[in-house]
Amino acid sequence: MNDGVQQEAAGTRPPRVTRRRAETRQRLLDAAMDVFAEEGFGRASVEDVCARAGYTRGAFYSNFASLDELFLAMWQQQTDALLTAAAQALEEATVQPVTSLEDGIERFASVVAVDERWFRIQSEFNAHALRTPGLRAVVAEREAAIARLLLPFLDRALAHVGRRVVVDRDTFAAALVAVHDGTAAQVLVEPDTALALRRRRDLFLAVVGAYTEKDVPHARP
Amino acid sequence: MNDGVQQEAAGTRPPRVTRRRAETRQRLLDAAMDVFAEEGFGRASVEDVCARAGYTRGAFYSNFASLDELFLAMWQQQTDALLTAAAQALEEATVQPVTSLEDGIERFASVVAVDERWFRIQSEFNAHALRTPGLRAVVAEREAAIARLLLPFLDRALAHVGRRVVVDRDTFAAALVAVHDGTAAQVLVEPDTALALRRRRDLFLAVVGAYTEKDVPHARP
DNA sequence: TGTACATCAGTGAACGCGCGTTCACTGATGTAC
DNA sequence: TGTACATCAGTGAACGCGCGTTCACTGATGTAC
Repeated sequence: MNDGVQQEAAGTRPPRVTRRRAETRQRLLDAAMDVFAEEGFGRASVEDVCARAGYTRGAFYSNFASLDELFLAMWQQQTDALLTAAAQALEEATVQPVTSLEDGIERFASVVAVDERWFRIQSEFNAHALRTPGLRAVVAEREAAIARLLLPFLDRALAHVGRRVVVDRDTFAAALVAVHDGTAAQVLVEPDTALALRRRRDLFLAVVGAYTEKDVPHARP
Repeated sequence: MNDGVQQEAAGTRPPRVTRRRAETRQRLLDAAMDVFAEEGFGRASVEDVCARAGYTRGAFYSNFASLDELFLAMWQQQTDALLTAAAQALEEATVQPVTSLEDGIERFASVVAVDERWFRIQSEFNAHALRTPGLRAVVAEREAAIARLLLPFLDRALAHVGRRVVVDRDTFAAALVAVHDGTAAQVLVEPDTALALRRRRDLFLAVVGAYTEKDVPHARP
């Protein structure tokens, strides 16, 4: 691994040749996503990833120290992308105001849809993170980032339907994440997907119902 | 693999030498549990499992066709054991009647506690099952078995506190399983475990609250 | 803009290890009398 | 209960492949003038 940390004491000269390198790195990351989803993290090999990306193994070692490092980099990039996409989708979904609680849940559930490939990767990454001390914190921080993303949207949507959260806001966000995670597994495993999706929506509705209440306008004496 | 299918056309003679074989098989299964939890499914090797169990690799091939087969057998045995243990624990937990909804949830949550090792294995097995067509059905059936186990207990506990389920019973069971799965991840990942456990309990409470109602005694004219 | 040069990124061959898989063999276990 | 025999379960050596890892080299890419 030669990662261009060779600047002079005086001026900070940027490392050379960045374009090709960035492209190679990105192709390896993309290939990793595919291979990890198909084979599982533990069964993916350096050779698999390189073959998929169209490189020889040397290219891998020129860019990453280990599969673990690649796995983490891929996961971070993907979660970043997913969070950004989700934020944008939520934005678009609320251009026109939510008309009812049911309507809001419907839009919410469709934005945080269940993707099988990503679910598999996420499951394995979680297991991997629990096994690897330093990674727990990374996952926890990501969880927090999801909450930060969710809350403003929820506030706005709830305001539109005249409700407000009656529990700690982070608790509320955590509950929604838990419902998402827990029902995602069912949606993918259950033979009757439609049923599982309905139950998922209902559970979201129940939890939002339980954790919010009708907003009573201020009484003006 | 020689699995004693060599009975005569006339009488069904039981296969010989079962004791040693059963013991070896069991030790391999136990070792598999340890190794899979520590290394992850994809990274466990035949050699790892055999070394842990105290056998040479030949013993493995005499008992199993592949690591996949061993993984599945181990998972099935463990889930069976866990279900049995849970059933018994629920039984004991309800020897004295539940006094309140909170009390019931408290006992329920402590019985279906979160075990990190098992959570890791379960996560990977889920991912593996989604990748392997035949296994989806196995997981789905297991999910159903959990529901079957839960429902009688829930009925009894709810009756004690004067409540009854107002949604489809399977939907109710599925919701509890989803909450369990979803919050388990948080309990393990979250730095503040106590907080996560409290949130988990609260979410159980909220869902049970939302999916049941006070049982109005029959009006007698 | 063009050319000469310096440095970097990825190649591909080579090495060797770990381990999956097989199999002849031997000690263990059951059966028959 | 004891003994002779048949069969089985696990041993351990052997083979070979896949692949992780290294590294001298070359074509690609940027820099200086």
